[in-house]
Amino acid sequence: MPGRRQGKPGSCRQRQRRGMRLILRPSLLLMLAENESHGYDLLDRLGSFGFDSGRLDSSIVYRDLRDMEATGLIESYWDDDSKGPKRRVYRITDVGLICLEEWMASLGTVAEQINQLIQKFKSNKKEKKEINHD
Amino acid sequence: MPGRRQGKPGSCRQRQRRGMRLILRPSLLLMLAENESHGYDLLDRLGSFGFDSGRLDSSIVYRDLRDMEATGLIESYWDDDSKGPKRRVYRITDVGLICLEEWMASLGTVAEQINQLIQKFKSNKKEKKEINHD
DNA sequence: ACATCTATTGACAAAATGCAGTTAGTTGGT
DNA sequence: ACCAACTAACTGCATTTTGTCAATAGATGT
Repeated sequence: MPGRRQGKPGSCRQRQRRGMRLILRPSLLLMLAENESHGYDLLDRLGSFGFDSGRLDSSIVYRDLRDMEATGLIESYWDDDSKGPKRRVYRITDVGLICLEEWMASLGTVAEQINQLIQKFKSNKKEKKEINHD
Repeated sequence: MPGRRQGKPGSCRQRQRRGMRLILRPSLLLMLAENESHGYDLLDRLGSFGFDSGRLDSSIVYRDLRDMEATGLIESYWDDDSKGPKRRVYRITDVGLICLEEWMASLGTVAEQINQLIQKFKSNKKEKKEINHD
């Protein structure tokens, strides 16, 4: 009996992951809108966007960067002048700037929806409390 | 040369989907915290949570319900008394109530992170404008 | 009889994820 | 000289998770 997603009762935590993925690319793109930079650097600046560096595999970041390059949002060149292994330095494109704008708009919508959901949740809780009190 | 996620330049829209998936289960669980109900009904009440019913395949909803049942957040029974085909009616469990609480908390965090991101974006834009004006 | 609406489920391809490993240059210690 | 640790980027692959597209089936209206 295979049965998909068997899950122990208590595995209610993967929502974090989803949340992270939702803002990963926008965060990267925003950083690149400020300054050009390379993956490794972006990776550890992600902390300031609320990312838990322990939970975030570097391959995801590198992969997202490559993907964004493939879709034309960013472009890259090799920097071999810096010390250490050479870096692939990314910079945002015009398409990327437009996309960033769109992403921010739709993230705004998502945030609103989340807040509405939370409001509903709170009023539901309140209601229950009143019934139980009665 | 295969290359993952090749994407035309302009496919900057899939963020919506992620946002939807982020709140789908919490929305369903919240509805079930209010009243027990069945998939088909929940499905069309999703509109009031900001879901575009055109974009959301019913099988996703049914699957999420089954998955939540598998993890013990909800439980179900068959209702054959109602007219039409029989329904699988779900109700939330105690574990589900706790989970709902946790989900709402972590969604709150996500909303905050999104808002911070948007703030950064706005101040970045402002900065650029000032430089260009100078 | 046939279309339509209600209601749920299944199968399968495509995409996303996590993990581990590979390649390489640099720095510093013993 | 050798080894460990850090920086830096990438690849491969087995799972999970999605999205799509049906298939099934009772009920209702014409």
